Amino acid sequence: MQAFAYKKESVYANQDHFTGIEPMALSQAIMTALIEDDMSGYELAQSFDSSLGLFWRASHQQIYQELKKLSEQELLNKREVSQTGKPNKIVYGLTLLGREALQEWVFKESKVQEAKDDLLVKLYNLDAGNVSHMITELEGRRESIMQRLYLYERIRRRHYADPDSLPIRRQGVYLALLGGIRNGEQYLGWCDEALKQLASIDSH
Amino acid sequence: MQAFAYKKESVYANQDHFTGIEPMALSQAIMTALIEDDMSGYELAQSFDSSLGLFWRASHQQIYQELKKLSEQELLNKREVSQTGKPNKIVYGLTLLGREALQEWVFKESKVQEAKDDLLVKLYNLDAGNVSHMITELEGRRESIMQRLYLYERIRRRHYADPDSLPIRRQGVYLALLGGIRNGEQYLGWCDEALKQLASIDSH
DNA sequence: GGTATACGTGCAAGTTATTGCATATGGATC
DNA sequence: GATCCATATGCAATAACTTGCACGTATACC
Repeated sequence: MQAFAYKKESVYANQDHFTGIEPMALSQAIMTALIEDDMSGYELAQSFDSSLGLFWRASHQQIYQELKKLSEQELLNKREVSQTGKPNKIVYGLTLLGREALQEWVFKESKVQEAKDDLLVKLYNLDAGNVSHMITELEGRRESIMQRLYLYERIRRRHYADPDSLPIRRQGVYLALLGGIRNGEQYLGWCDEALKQLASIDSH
Repeated sequence: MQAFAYKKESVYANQDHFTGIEPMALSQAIMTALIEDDMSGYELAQSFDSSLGLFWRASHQQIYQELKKLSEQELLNKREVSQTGKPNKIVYGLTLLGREALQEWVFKESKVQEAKDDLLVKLYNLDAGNVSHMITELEGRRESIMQRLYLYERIRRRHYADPDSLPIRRQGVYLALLGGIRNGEQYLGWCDEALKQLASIDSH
């Protein structure tokens, strides 16, 4: 006799009800971004564009909503800061509770990454009529990956030139950055392979 | 005077209102899966596990709901098929309208891929207390990527041993598969780099 | 007879994310 | 002085996705 019987679909179920933090990771990404510096929603949205957001994208509305929720849960505190020449801002910071929750979260199961790339879905629809369009799209993709790689490399050279000498947390950030770089390099390589193949199709 | 003025957030806005197909790609993924064979929801959910779903994951509920929606929009047709020894099933197929919509979609702008990987977010939280846990997680991730690569390679050897001789659409599918393979290989390599680094932190 | 497993479809309720506004200050540009 | 842009926050509606469950049939194993 078994203690538990899961249906086929219940694989993800029943993980954690012992803290306020649920499986989904936007809140953790935001809290993570606040580990070292307090920030306003606007600043967060901006820093997301060049840091954590590279691995977990979020719109400004999402961020504002999440900040509100997190401060209601006492995981963040907020204070209004008057500024001259600019509208006032609301600056959020991690509470002790927030820090603890974040640390706990690290020890929980992560989900496997969910790849969603409509370019790949499009490739399933390849035919003589759209080969040249697919080439154009791939070139565009290649270009934007390139841009991103430049950004990564700039960050790397600037802040992570000598990773081994960094404090531990920074080494973790470096590894994430490295993940982004490797991923970009791989994608670039694949683009080239794919473009080569498509070119040979296109020219019969 | 300008014809259009977008706010900062409106980048994605205003794309297409000339067909029933909206930017989001689950519907297209489903239609794509139905290009060559008609399938029931159940069969689709299964084929997703070993094919397109590798690039665009969806739960069975999502698939059933989407099928319903698509057949209401006349992009799919449905018929009930009686089976002996099994419950009846509802088999869906692309309508002419659906095929056209799908072909149009291929020519529309794709969004850049949105990477979401909480392992990378976790790495931002690296500290002396969780290094060994991160190592465990990375090893687990490595293992599951490995599994996936085995699957990919099996598919590749079985169906795409000689890609150049395949019909065009199949070559597209092959390129998507190759994307998955290259991505897995890269991830594996990064895992090893990261594990090495973490090991050196762990042993001081 | 009981229990598990594969097949098959679907509802209801919830959370998360997107899209399109709304509002307001101040500096720069035309 | 009008419009644009960066700063700053937010609501409301909808779309996408998850979670948990309900309903059924048939086979196989113990």
